Amino acid sequence: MKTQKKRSDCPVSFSLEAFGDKWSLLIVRDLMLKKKCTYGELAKSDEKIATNILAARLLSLEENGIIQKMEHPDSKAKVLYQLTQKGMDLIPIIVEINLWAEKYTNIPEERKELLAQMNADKEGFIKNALKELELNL
Amino acid sequence: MKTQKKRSDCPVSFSLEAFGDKWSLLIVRDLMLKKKCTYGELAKSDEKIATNILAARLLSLEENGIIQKMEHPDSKAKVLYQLTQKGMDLIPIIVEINLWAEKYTNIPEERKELLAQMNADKEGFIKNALKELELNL
DNA sequence: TACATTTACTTGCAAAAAGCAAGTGATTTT
DNA sequence: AAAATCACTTGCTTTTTGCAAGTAAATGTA
Repeated sequence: MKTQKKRSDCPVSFSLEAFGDKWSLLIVRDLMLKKKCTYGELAKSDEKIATNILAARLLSLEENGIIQKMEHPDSKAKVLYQLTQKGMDLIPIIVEINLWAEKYTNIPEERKELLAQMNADKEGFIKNALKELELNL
Repeated sequence: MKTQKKRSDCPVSFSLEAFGDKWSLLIVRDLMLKKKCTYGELAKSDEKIATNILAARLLSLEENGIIQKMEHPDSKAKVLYQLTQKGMDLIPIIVEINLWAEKYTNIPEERKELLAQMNADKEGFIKNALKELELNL
């Protein structure tokens, strides 16, 4: 558990202290858009996160109340990671990040359908994603 | 100039490679919301960024096409930093980050007015902020 | 019931990045 | 002409990241 000093009262700074590193939002993305929920699944991300870094980020996300660990229904060797309400509230940020990237880089095929939905009805997409995630709480 | 290898084709990953560190979005915030535009002003941020780090982040933001350096109208000892179109397109992300933080931390007085505007009319706020920034291009 | 496998991590060490304090050189002000 | 401002740079220490290997509990397999 590393507690870092608050750098300022700015809300942007507050947010970046919670998820402003190279990995946290990718983990959130996987929990949110890719329906991953175990350590092993998260470790197999395209970006190849090192296992110690994954463990560290999962801990800090948990300490920041963005994710929570639960018993896995299938096996007690597994751990179920899921977004809390606070974590699900990051959906609009993830959506905007996707939309920004869409303007400035090529989107891979497998993400195009999601982008199309975000563009067609941003609010609807967010509400729907939220609803699906809340089913697991 | 540091060129980093692309970690994956994911748009979220692409975005984080451009601004996914502890400082870049704070610099963008200052250029966007606090109307700072010189190295000296940016160096005086609440978060007290070290000058070498500031220089490094400004360079990487420039390399990523998010900001650009211009001649300062007042003096050639000064440099004018400003957001490019690509940088201005980060406004929706900055807005969502502010709104997320508002739910989970106390907002300082001096930011409350901006938050009120974002809440009252998000689209209008974004359009207006964009218009103001474009005046300087 | 033994043995290999899966799962979620931890450990040790090297490399990279961040952070601090001081310095530099070109303007600009006095 | 000297002092101050401005935008950085440099050298060095501390912190974080990343890689490779290891561990312990739970589960699957012969």
